[in-house]
Amino acid sequence: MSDQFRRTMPLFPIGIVMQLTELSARQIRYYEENELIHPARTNGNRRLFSFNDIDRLLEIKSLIEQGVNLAGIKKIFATKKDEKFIEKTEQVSDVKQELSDAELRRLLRKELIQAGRFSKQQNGNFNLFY
DNA sequence: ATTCTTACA
DNA sequence: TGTAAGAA
Repeated sequence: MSDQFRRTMPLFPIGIVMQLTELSARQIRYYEENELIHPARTNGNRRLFSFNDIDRLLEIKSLIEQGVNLAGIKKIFATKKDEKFIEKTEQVSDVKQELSDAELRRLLRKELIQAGRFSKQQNGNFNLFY
């Protein structure tokens, strides 16, 4: 479990993250306010982002560009979390079927996102395509 | 030099 | 979301 560590380790200050993601400090801080990311803090109260945070921000950026608002992104991350839980549950319970419902829905959603077929509304409603 | 928080023509 | 101000 060493790769998990390097991925979770707080490393980069916001300036680096800005260049890596091409997001403004304002946006990055705003997303944190809305609990889409939870960067660590230094003793001097400065934010330190991990590789996971970077990836997360890139996903957020992508979704924002596709017209999804913060509420919608929250829901997407929430369901993604549920799916991970389901995957683990299935692994432990040794239920290795051909294709679980959760996985099927995950793949379907991914394809829909790529196809850019989101209903770009203001309420972040993406459930219609589930 | 960088980043943080708060506030708003 | 951008930007300015004052502090750290």
